[in-house]
Formats: sequence, C-alpha cells, structure tokens
Amino acid sequence: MIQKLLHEGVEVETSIDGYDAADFPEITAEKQGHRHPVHTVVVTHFELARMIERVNRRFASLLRTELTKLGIEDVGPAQAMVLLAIGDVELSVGELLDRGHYIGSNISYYLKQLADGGYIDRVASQRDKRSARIRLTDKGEQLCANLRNAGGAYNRVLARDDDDLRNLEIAFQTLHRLELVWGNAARYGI
Amino acid sequence: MIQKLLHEGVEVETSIDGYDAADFPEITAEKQGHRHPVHTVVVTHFELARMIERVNRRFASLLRTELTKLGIEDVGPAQAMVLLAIGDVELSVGELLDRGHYIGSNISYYLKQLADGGYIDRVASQRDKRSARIRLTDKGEQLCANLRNAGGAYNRVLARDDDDLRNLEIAFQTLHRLELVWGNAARYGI
DNA sequence: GTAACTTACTTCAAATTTTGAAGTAAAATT
DNA sequence: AATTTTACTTCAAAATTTGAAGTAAGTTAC
Repeated sequence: MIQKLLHEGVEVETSIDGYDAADFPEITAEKQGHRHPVHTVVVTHFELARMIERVNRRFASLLRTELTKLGIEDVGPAQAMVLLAIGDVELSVGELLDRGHYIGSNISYYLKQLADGGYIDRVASQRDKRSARIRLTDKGEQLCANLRNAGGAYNRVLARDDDDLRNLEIAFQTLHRLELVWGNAARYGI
Repeated sequence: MIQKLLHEGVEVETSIDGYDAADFPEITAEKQGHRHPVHTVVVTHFELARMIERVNRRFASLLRTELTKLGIEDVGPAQAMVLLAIGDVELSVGELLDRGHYIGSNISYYLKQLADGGYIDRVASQRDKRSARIRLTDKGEQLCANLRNAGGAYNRVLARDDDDLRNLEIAFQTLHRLELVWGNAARYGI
C-alpha cells in the first residue's frame, strides 16, 4: 500500500539547480544510490508541504533580518505580513481574514499591535458599525515601501529571464491550487 | 510613491479556478522589453511569500485534522512534519536540521516529545558519541504510513493529468530555488 | 599528554504566534 | 420586540520558536 502511494506522485528529473535527492526521504531507496546523471524523484503531497514549510521558515527569518536592518523593533515577520496583506487599499477585518486564512482572534491581536505602533488606522464603517475598516497609515505605508524596496533585489535574482517568470507564475498558480484543495478538504472533507 | 508604480499593467490570467486580482496587491511592472506571446502575470517575491504562508497554514490545519481523525493527541502538526522528515532512514539530529532548516533547540524539543510518545528511538552513535542517531519506531512508522495513506487522496486530486504533473514539478523546483535564494541571502546577504 | 577549541546536541527560560472560548455590539430576521 | 446572525474583540491558554547557556565528546596545536 505504501509502495503504491509513493508512485502516485510526480516524476521529476533533478539535475536542475543541483539539489540533492537525499533531501527527500519519501523516495524509494532503489531510485537513489548510484551516481547516474538522471534521478527520478517522486514529488508527493507531503514533500511539497515540507518544502513549503521550509521556504516559509526561510522567508520569515529573511523578513526579520530586513526589519532589523530597518531598525524596526515593534513589528515581527507575522505582523509585517499582515501589513503587506493590507496593501494600499482600505478593507475590513473580514476581508483581511480571507486574504490570509487567518483566524479571527489572531488578526485582531495583530491589528491591535499594529494600531498601537501607529502602522494602521481603524475606523468603524459608516454603513455597518460592527465592521472595522483598516488602512495603512503613512508610517505603515513607509514600512511596506521599504520592505518592497529591499525585496526588489530578490525579484531581480529570482526573475532573470522569461523562463524564470513563467516558472514563478506556474509556481504561484499551483500553490493557489494547493490552497484551494487543502482548504476545501479542511472544510468539506476530500 | 514607489508603490504606485507597482500597479501598472497588471493582467491576470485566471485559468485556474478564477482567483481574483484584487487578492494580490503587489504585482510589479518590472517587465523588460521582451516579447511576450500572451499576457503574463509578474509574480513578486512578496506575493509568493504570502501565498506560501497561506498554503502552509492550510496544510497545518489539514494535518491537524488528519491527526485528530486518527485519534492522535500527543503529536501536533509540527511534530508530524518532523516524523515525515525523518522518513524511513536513520539519521542524526544535524541531518534533520538541514532537512527542515530548523533551529537546533527546536528540533531537540520536538524529538524529546516524540521520544516520550514512543514515536522515535534515539541511540548515541558508535563512531561519535556526541551524535544522536534518530529513527522511527514501529509506532512512528505506523503514524507516517497512516498519514501518507490519507494523503493519497490529495495526490490523486492534485495530479490528475500530465499537465498537473508538470506544474507540480515546476512548483517544487521553483520553491527549491526560493529556498536557496532566501537561505543564502539570510546568511551572506544578497 | 594536555590545554584550548570545535562540534553536536540538550536544557531552560522567554518571546512569539496561534488557538478557542466567551463577550459585545450592531444588523438582520422572525 | 425578540431572536438570531454577523463582525469583531478580549483574554487566557496552548503551541511553537527562539536564544543563551550548558554538557560532553571529539579535534587540534603545542
């Protein structure tokens, strides 16, 4: 049964970017081993998930470094992500929840910190006084602008040519698909 | 003023499940003069990062659900990821660190919980008695097998045809590239 | 051989992030 | 007018992550 599942994944040729098959334990042993030019790697659901977890960790620490460089002490990576999620539009807490799949109390907590730090403004909506409208202050926009500015270097490294752009786009859309599949599964079962 | 630039010429191709351009405030206009046969979305660094964060969150809650279904109470999603990272080989704590880009004390903490729960065995290496060798117990292997079994359904949904396979492969490799770029940047600066 | 240094990991305490239960107030429904 | 639902907040607890300090084993330089 396990054997069968391992073959439900994607077959990948891995000479690209020289990553190491040993990074991926969910591969049948007979396929690694000898130093042949072509390895076939089976990418499963879990490998993708592990990759995503690692990449997420890396990004968070990068963001922390950037924040430190900017001398920002009252905003952590998680809060910075919230600021970036807000972007330059005014939106309600509910919309923000949808954007990041956060849990309500979590966002509420971050928004409080960000409001205390002067990064966002909260105004009760005229239409619906239950609904808080959120928007970046100038300080918040400045921070986002600085982060984006620092991010430009990464964009240039990551998107060198058309091929890179295509791959980034495909990665993005594929992740979006994962988001939907995993999200729907969580709510309605697969 | 910098970020006003970021909203030029955004065209979103919505072939996948109709996601909304408004979800993604950070699309750049940094396209060079090459000919693109069709409209292209230029995905930035931060958009990818936000997507990855969301997907990661979704996966963690899915994993939590699966663990609950299996009646497992002493293993959370983070620990389950560690078990999956170990896979079916025996390795040292250091190797495990590399696999997940964890921080040492973090893994140590998880390994303690997993050892207490009987999911892993720890043996001091003969060669080097500082080095702890880690391996799944039968209980640990059983849990991984159950998780993989449940995961089979997702693999089938995600990888329906060759196109899906190709896209998953590209996503995986692109994430690996992100991992390298972000990781190296964190250590050596970009 | 041994003193100093490095590696491999653990421990602990603190910070950060996430979760869930309970609450408030406004809007919508009955 | 009473009830229910929505939109959010608060608070306390749990889970996760981090960093500083510690231990013990291996390595290197004298």
